[in-house]
Amino acid sequence: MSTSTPAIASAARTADSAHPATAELRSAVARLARRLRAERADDTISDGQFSALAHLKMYGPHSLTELAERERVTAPSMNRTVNCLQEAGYLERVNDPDDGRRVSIRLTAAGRDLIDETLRRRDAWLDAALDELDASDRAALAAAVPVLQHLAAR
Amino acid sequence: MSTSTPAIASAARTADSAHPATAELRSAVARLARRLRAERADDTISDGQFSALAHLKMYGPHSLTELAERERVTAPSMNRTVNCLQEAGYLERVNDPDDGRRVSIRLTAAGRDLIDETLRRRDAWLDAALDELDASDRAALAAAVPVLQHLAAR
DNA sequence: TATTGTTATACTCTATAACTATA
DNA sequence: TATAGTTATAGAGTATAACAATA
Repeated sequence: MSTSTPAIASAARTADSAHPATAELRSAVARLARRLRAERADDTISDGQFSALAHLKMYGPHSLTELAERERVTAPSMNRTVNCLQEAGYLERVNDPDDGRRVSIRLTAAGRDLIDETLRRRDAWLDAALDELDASDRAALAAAVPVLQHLAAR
Repeated sequence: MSTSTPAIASAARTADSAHPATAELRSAVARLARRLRAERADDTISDGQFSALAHLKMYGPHSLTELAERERVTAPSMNRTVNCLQEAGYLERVNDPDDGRRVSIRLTAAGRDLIDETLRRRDAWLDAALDELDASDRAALAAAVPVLQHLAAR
């Protein structure tokens, strides 16, 4: 590369953290998440498209407006995303029998498979990394998982 | 510990993990990273722009081509990103005295401040979350930080 | 000739505004 | 009138191809 890079940890550290490892935790989580996101089953769909499919997989069918709100995008934007995914065969629209304005957006089998395969690849990458840790490091990580889940739910 | 979320955890779980908490770790890291990314000092700059600035902050000045490679975008794309950030006053181009083709792209004081303030906000959010943990949860997290750093560097 | 930076052009994803159908 | 979905249109961000200046 260009210049040498001695002070990574100190550069990543901000001044006024009350807890000693805050900046290190923040930085490690960001980099690990980025690395995991790179593992995917279909390179032709975007992050936003994958995220919408994953949401449907986890929380079941949604109306367009609901799905847009959950993914924090506008309804027209989600409408386009849904069109693309429907054309690709990953989800379908079903008319709501009780309310003629609403549609139910739900995964197809192919959509479910896509999510499963992508998560499987991410887990495979992470599993391989865990394999190379020694037992005490794995234990430390296992003990921290519930805490990380709690932080993520905040 | 916290409120567990059984339906989510099981839905996020894939079939063939060798280590028991792989899927939970992957999911928690993804959600926590996403939450942290939402904390930023300037809503008018994009993720990619922020990432380029953060890279310059951590690793020092780069040529355009180098910066493009590090951020995994093309040179024309990075050129546009750099134009925007230069116009906003966050970085500057300096001609390389030894090679007339090259430019050195480096942060301005405003660019450095922007990164510092954004990381400070993310750390503040994380610190507040850590404050609400009990001592044993904090200890578990602290023990896992070096392991997470190791995984992130892989 | 090869490399660095840049411009030209096009495609994707996002947004706001406006329209249609239904409640 | 209000709400759900959609269409029209425009603004970022990305890409590939082509060009200028320098090595």
